[in-house]
Amino acid sequence: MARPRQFDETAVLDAAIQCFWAKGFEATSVRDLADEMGITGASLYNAFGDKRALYRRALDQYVAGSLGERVSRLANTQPPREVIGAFFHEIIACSLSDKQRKGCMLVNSALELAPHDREFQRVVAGVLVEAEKFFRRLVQAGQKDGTISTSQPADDLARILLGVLLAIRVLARVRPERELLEGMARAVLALLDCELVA
Amino acid sequence: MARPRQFDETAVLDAAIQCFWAKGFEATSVRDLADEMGITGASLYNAFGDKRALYRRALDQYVAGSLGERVSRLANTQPPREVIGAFFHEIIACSLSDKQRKGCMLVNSALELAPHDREFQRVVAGVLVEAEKFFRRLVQAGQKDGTISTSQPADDLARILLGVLLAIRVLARVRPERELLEGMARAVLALLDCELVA
DNA sequence: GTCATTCTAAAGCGGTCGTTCTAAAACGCA
DNA sequence: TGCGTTTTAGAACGACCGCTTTAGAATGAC
Repeated sequence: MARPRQFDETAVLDAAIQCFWAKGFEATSVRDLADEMGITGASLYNAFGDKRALYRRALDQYVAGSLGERVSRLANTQPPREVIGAFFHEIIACSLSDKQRKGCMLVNSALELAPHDREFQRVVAGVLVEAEKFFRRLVQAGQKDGTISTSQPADDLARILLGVLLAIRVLARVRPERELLEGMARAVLALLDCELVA
Repeated sequence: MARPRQFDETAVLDAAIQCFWAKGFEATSVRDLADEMGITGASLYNAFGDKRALYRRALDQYVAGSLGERVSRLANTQPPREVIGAFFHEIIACSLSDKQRKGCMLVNSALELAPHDREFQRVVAGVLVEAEKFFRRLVQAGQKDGTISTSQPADDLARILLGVLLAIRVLARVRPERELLEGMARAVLALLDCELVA
């Protein structure tokens, strides 16, 4: 019984993602956002509450569309060891091809917002826990069928896979060098195929 | 032949470091800085130029006092493999003991400033290259005397050591859990003691 | 068609931003 | 002691911040 919304929420959120992703939370003004989203400031506040809540919505949509999409697409399509390799291959490819060097919006949020904001800490930590679980499931499956080394506990292997994932996302923003990123991935993947000597 | 400066430059820069480190560049106002440094805004601009130049000076002093100090203190005091272990032990300890979860100011700069500012990109990348070289020298020395595995090239081992270092600094800001950080360090250190199977 | 409701556009709110200006106080040197 | 310079403190600058208000256009229910 009133005038319906004139814009597509998912589409304008995608525009907000581009702003926040490229410039961060603090450096993005509400006017920047409204311009890029193609709506007015009043519509923005009416639809999303405030700048922080908009960022929250944008981050959710970003995570669902990048990490979430990638995980659900790759899982169960190949043997675990190959899934892990393909995952890192994709991350490196998209990190190197982004000429803006935006990095990963989740990692950016982890450093800019999470340390000062309990809710964002909870959200970001939760996603990172899910990523860690994703790796752990793959490692456990690979260890079970003998395609991944058991010389390290699955927990530790999952942790370092998560770590190298984050490191690639950080390093790509400052030193977007293929050899560097691929060298890191090579080393961590080699760990999956290793045996302890002593 | 004029009035000398009333404050100690190193001391006020330490105060600026605290501000920028805890809140980042954008979220720190010049008034915050002047208050914490105990000088007026005019003195700040007179002595350092502008906000960005002050950040630059603060970052230089931070790097010299943290990474630089640590590298020169640990290098050549123990066998290479032990130096690497001690390095990660220190990083984890100081990451977990910081209740503000400020992380590493260099890593914070890598994400907030470097992607949009050529000079900061150059500076941050340069420090990261030095850290990578530090690791590479240690790995090469260890491989030479047989205390570090040669199943991976020294270049790749140095790269993943750098990566895990960054990852610890990022993760500690969101998930400051000892088991997580130590598990990552354990796994990467195990790689130094590994042999390829296949 | 009427009305209540919710939308859009644009101006405007108080506040804070980075930075500079004004003026007086503090020094080194003659 | 007086001069030239540089420091201070504090007010002030225009610009922009996040956000709200106002006014009017567009809609669905009756």
